[in-house]
Amino acid sequence: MVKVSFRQQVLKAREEAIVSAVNRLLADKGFDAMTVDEVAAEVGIAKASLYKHFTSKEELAAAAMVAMLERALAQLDALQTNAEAPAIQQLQAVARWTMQVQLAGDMPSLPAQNSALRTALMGHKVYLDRLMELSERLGLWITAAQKAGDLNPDLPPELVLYTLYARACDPVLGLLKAGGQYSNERIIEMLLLTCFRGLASR
Amino acid sequence: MVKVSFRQQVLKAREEAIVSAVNRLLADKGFDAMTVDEVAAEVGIAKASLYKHFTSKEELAAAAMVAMLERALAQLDALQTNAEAPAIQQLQAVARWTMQVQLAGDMPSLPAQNSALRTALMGHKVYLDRLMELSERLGLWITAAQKAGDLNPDLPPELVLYTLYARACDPVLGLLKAGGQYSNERIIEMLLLTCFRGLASR
DNA sequence: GTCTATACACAGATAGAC
DNA sequence: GTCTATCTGTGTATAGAC
Repeated sequence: MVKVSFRQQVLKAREEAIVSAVNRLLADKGFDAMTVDEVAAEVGIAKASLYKHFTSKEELAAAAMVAMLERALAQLDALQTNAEAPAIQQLQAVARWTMQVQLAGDMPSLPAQNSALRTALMGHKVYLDRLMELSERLGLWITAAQKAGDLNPDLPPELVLYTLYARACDPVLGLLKAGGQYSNERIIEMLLLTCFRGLASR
Repeated sequence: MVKVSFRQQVLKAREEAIVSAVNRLLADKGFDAMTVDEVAAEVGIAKASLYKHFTSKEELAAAAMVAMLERALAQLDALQTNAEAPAIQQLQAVARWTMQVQLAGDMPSLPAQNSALRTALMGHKVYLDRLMELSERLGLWITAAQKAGDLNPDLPPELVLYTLYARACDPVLGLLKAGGQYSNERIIEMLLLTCFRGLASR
């Protein structure tokens, strides 16, 4: 009994190592450019062994996306500990966290267009569950912030939701960072400002 | 003489057909998923013939990107005919046009991450020239709008420029369109609003 | 310059021994 | 479950005849 449990722990640790490698590679080069050989090399096991844990390249990517969504949900939990904070502030904190992850090079990115991965994810129950839960929890804050008059109430909540999600792949972050003129913190503060307040003067 | 000129016209027409097909495919599935076989099939010629006109897949994509940049420059020309319009209005018109092109499915998209294509473009003189010209002309309007007090003068002009460029690949457009609840015009007006005025209430 | 046919490389996935 | 070795498909690019 104990031995089996230990074995399973080892397996779980290995799978976490795999998912972590996939996450790095997805963030670095994206799904298409990532090869299963690279993943195996980075984990330090043979490619055939990978396929004992995950049945396809798409499954690998889905596992990384699920892990990312679960990190986001954990982040929401952390924010919710001070429940008296206004919803708008929570939403800004989420956007800030998302951009931090992206600037740190830890945000796995999907191909923008339709692809094999997209269709695979649309049939991936766990992925859809996590995405739904995240969307619903953010949706509560969005409508609350609109009711409080902090978010423009004329905007459809989905638009706000999508705009927050889009912070995870905003190319402006990388372009500003490549310019080398501003610190990561400064970049994020500026983009938070343009996201919520826009480019125009007040 | 006349004959040669005619021949060249035919060639040019064929190359335009190629570039147009590449543009469609790049907009539809992106660089990685696009295959040279598809391009050849869409144009209706053999793949080997394609390689007489363009020496590589990257060259094909570069030609499409150059054509897109030139359409953008032509758009600037058109806007500049009423030179007395305030700069902020011109910039909004540019953002609107960009989003219209994307929603219409005519905007070729590059891979977000570094790739063979990215490095090829960074060494492609014509592409860089067009990109530079576009950036400089937009830069004039940006600083003018800041001076006029219509754009937040605290924002670095590059940030504004990048944010405008990012409208060409904003995933929010496609997500809202997929929702099916709003017309293209409505989507664009809403995103123009959030781009310049932000998500927050005024 | 257009075609058919093919070379070449690489990546996803599997066979089969241990 | 891990490995080495291999199969298979596919995509870029080219050879060579016309």
